[in-house]
Amino acid sequence: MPELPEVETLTRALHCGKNGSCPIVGKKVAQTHLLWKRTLANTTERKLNKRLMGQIVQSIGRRGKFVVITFNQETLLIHLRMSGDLRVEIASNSLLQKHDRLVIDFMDGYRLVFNDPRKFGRTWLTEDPQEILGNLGSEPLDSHLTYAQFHQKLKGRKRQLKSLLLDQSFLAGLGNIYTDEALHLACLHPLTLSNSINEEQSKGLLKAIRAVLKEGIQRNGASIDWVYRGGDFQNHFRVYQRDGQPCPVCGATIERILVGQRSTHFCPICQKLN
DNA sequence: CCTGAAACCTGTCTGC
DNA sequence: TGCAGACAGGTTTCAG
Repeated sequence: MPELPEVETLTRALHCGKNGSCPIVGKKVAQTHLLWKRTLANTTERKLNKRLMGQIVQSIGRRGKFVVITFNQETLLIHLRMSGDLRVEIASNSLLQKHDRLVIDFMDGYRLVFNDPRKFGRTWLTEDPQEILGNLGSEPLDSHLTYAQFHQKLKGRKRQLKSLLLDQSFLAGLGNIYTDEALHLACLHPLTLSNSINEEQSKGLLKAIRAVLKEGIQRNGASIDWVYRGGDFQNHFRVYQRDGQPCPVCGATIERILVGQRSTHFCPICQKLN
């Protein structure tokens, strides 16, 4: 799934029990079960089980695209990559599904299941989350990030905006959808070099990033491809996967190009290259 | 430092 | 119907 709004939607559901799921905060781990070895990035099934058994979920949150599950003395970090998903269910009422990769059973009969068809997803167990999250850039929605700082960060690099915005060490949370949407809203061509934009443009870009992320969260994320996850932001894309269709602003035909091996959608009229 | 290509995976869709 | 090829919300690693 997962860009910032989708991960945010998911963690809110796990935290508050929205969308019919049960909140997992306060639950005590009975045991864990690993079904695809490489899902664990930095430990083994045996060690995971030993370290998590008896631990109680203290909180669940998000940093960039990571789901952060905090236990008494351990933190479990989950990255959904392209196709990962999490669900909570009553173990005795449910069957494991085809692409389930990791299961955490709780004492009260509920379980948290990580499902991931493409097997790109990874989980880390650590006592110091900064060890894994330390390289991430700012949270785009964090008001501590000012327009002036963002402008300086852009000026300090010489990279194509599309690629730079996808770089999680520059800014944490944008993916292919929201980057294309933000660049269109900001009227900036994806190949614009980061050091070439002026103060007004960088301010507009950060505003656009925040606007599309907020809209995505408000719509509970986007559900695309064959995986339906409840959100409906996919019905409001301005350019993403709309190549050949009219730009919602000027009516010109949306184009698709490849930038850094990623499909990139933009309006050739609204988003001129300097 | 920057770009591009390949790798990691399974599933869906399109076109012949 | 079958099959090849393109493509998919991400990240890492390596070459130039």
